[in-house]
Amino acid sequence: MDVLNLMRRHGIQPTPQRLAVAEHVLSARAHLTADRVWERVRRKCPTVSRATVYNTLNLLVKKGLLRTQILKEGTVVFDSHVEAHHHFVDVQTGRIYDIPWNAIRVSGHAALRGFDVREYQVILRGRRRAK
Amino acid sequence: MDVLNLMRRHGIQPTPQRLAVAEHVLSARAHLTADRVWERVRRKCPTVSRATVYNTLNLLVKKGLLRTQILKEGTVVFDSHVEAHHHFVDVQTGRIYDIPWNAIRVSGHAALRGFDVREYQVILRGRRRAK
DNA sequence: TGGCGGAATAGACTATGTCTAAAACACGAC
DNA sequence: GTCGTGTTTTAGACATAGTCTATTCCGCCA
Ligand SMILES: [Mn+2]
Ligand SMILES: [Mn+2]
Ligand SMILES: [Zn+2]
Ligand SMILES: [Zn+2]
Repeated sequence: MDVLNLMRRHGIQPTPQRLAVAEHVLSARAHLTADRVWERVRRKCPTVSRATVYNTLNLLVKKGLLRTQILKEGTVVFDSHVEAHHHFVDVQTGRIYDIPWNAIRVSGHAALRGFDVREYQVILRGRRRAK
Repeated sequence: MDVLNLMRRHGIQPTPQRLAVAEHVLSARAHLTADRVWERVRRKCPTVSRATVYNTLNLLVKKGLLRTQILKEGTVVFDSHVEAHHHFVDVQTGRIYDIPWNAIRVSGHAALRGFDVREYQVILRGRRRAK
């Protein structure tokens, strides 16, 4: 998947900085914080500023290539997996794992009186077991 | 419900500041941020410090009288409702609503291979409808 | 070559939360 | 009552996440 063309098709003017950010965050399987992205991207592109990383991540979210998730205290994480899915948080390590949408079934949310539910997810916490 | 005795029974030395914080947060139906608690408590107890409010809230959490929830970007909220339940977040107003545990049924979480699930909840987002 | 508009940059600024060091307080021993 | 000790409170420093602003930079075209 060509990140450059992906950006163009979503109406994002590609610049070297934006490309570096997008390539890193879109290929990551992890749920990264903005500052963690900045850390990593600076290795390849040492002059990139913090503001540009934040601006690019927010732009990717606005254009639908990325999602934010509120899973940890104090910081948002960026998720390249934009389709609906659930999350498991390891309470010891802080690691976040994706849980496929149909691994878990939720029922009753449509019957809630007075609530217009647009989206939902299950957030599970515990310990990852040794494989 | 006597907050003073509740604190004693949970091994919390009651002080005027702790009592003011506990009485406010435990009787609140809302999901309050620490600084919002500070704002309110200062009206009754103008000399209470920010550090004491944070310390007391964290102590109440440690003693099991209060829970933290990660539902909004950038801040934790304190929930006096400590039993398991779900949450609905109004995306327009930011208001958080409690959803009773058995209003929603979740299945499949026990079958997840490699994950030792200790707790879970459903987080729903959308708009509260006019009653 | 010069001008224009968008993008990038450094750093200021705000907000949330923790930590530290000093002062205040509670309480029992004398 | 005074003292000593441990606990609590306090102000403010500090750390971190995130936004904003003013300036510089850069690509493009007249
Ligand atoms: Mn971050
Ligand atoms: Mn707060
Ligand atoms: Zn995810
Ligand atoms: Zn709640």
